[in-house]
Amino acid sequence: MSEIKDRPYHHGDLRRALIDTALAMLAVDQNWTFTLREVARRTGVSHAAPYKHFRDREMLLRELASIGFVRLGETMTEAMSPAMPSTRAQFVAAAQACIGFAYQNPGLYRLMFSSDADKTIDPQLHDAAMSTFGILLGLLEKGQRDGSFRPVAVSALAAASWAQVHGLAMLAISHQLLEEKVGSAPVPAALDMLLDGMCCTD
Amino acid sequence: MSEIKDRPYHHGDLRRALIDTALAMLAVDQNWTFTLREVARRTGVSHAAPYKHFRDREMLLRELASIGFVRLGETMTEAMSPAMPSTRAQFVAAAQACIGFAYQNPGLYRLMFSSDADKTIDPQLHDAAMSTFGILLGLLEKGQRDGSFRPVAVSALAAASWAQVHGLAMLAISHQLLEEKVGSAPVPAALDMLLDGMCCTD
DNA sequence: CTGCAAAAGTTTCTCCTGTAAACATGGAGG
DNA sequence: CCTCCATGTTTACAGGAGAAACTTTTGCAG
Repeated sequence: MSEIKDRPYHHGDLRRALIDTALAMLAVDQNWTFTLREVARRTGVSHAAPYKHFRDREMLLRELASIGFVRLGETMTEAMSPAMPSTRAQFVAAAQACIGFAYQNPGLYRLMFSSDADKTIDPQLHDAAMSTFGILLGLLEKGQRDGSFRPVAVSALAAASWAQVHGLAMLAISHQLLEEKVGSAPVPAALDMLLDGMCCTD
Repeated sequence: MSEIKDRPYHHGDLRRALIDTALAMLAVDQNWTFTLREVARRTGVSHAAPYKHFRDREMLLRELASIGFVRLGETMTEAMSPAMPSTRAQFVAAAQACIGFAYQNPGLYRLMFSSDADKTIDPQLHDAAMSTFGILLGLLEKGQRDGSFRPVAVSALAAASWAQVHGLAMLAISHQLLEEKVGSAPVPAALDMLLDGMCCTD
């Protein structure tokens, strides 16, 4: 009888429930203009309850962004893990995973890189972002060690490839990679072009 | 005596004045969280006056974004105009101009590519963005004609280079191109890497 | 010149939001 | 059993978005 209670006073895990509601709204609306009150309402809780878990609305948004970076990291890691013929192929897989993630979670991805997810305020968010960025960095370093990538400053490779992947993701989200405008497989095409410049075998 | 009137009832060009105030606030705050009422207040006008010129707050934001695209286009065009030894050099100049513009107008640049500047709603904004994008496209086509760039689908070149430039701009704005992280000249380095893949001379 | 319609501003009003403060409740430890 | 504290709720208030109704100019037709 404690199973389907009629809203116990204490929710159990309201923090998580609020995050889930907000993530759902973000996914549906593809923006984060939702109000905190609406999130509370949909979670079936009073409009002030969220403040017991988040100092303000922006703190919730940063939490969502943080989760986004963790999930993106997982997605990229999974995509890279299968046996790959080359580091270059692994790079393409990771990049496509990132772009795919952005395409399937456009609202979340945009939030992650918006000024509402201010990484200078929230160390946890900053760390989550850096950790995900670290996946790319690790791959580039590995590629340099095994002779796949040019022996330039790894940071230069990182800037170029991160910019490229993030840029493609944003274009994809904005539906600016339509076939008639940009060919049938713009992402691999663009990645290959950059890789031709990054790799030793040019 | 009609020169320095004491706030005539009719402002003269309130629309322009509101835009200027909003642009100034955008530049100072580096975000567009300002309220329409605050814009009205600073322009010295009642809080409902803006509605005579903009249907709602978002319409003003789209107007700002539109202006941003026009200015960015001008900046890039100016940067490309001087005599250049090669189309490739011209490309680098235009790209750097774009990134410089973003760095000097971070708030505006972010707004231009945010979901608050929805190009599917506002044809004028869409056109402004497309017109600026067209500068890049023209340059790439010229480069293909003169043999600078590979004879692949121009749209593939466009996707790759637009992604790269926009990605670098976003990284620059987020102060993620710090010298200790990414070398002393990350922008030219990254651009050159992509160009090595885009150009025929590889 | 007069009169008037429309443009451009202002006032007023309603509904909603964020957030603070004070109050209620229920579960865990003494 | 009692009491504390985290977690919820209610109440309250300062603002904002935007609609509606009212006022001032201005441009123009006669």
